[in-house]
Amino acid sequence: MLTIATWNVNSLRVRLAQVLDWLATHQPDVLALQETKLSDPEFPGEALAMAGYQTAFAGQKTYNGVAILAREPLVDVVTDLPGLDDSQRRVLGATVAGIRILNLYVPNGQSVDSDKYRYKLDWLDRLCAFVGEELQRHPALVVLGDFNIAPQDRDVHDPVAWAGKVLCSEPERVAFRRLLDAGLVDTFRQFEQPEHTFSWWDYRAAGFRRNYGLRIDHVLASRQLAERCRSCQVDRTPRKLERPSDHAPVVAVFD
DNA sequence: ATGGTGGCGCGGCCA
Repeated sequence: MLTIATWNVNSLRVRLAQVLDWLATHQPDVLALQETKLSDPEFPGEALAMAGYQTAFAGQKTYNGVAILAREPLVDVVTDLPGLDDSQRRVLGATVAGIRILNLYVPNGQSVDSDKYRYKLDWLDRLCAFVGEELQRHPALVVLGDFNIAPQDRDVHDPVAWAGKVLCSEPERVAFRRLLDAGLVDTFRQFEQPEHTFSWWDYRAAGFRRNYGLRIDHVLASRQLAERCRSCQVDRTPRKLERPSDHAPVVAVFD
């Protein structure tokens, strides 16, 4: 069995104790983190090594930042989308135990009339091309992270209020479907799930208490690997803690 | 209610 998880921690500095607790409880083989918000020299590699995890990271001060924690060595690490000269640290690829892991912090986009939205759509175009290449090279591929896209209306607490807005707009959903068409499977949707399952709840307006959330964090797997997937679930537990991230972990288990 | 909260870092940006 192989457990692979993703969690946008919204500052690894603030959430390190929660991450260590979560690792001890769930003992995943791989945990992909987003929004670490730490420069590389600040990365808590020693604390994670003490917990039994090797790490690869692409850090950035204040914004963005991604990391992969793994029980086995991480090799062939990449930190960028090919051809995209971008100082924002949003991509981290590595091979662990023969499985290619691509950890993503997809741009948020801010609003559909924003320059950041255009950047997001361009970024997703380049991602799709890269995923196609990675699938050629790695039949066992996991693409996971904070996609900042709710793929369908059932992934949205109030689809009418969110219709056409960033995270839910049709161009973003088309980009997500293109990833699936390229050969990836949304492992969450391979299984019966509770209705109104989300992975992110706004800090404002008591979003979590009212379950006003979106499912924007995903674990996608190549078809070969998806056949080995036995479950994919959102773990809401850390979202209930004092001073939580606004995201919950998503955990997939493979044979 | 065109806001609300949280992280970073100390004013304003980003989510």
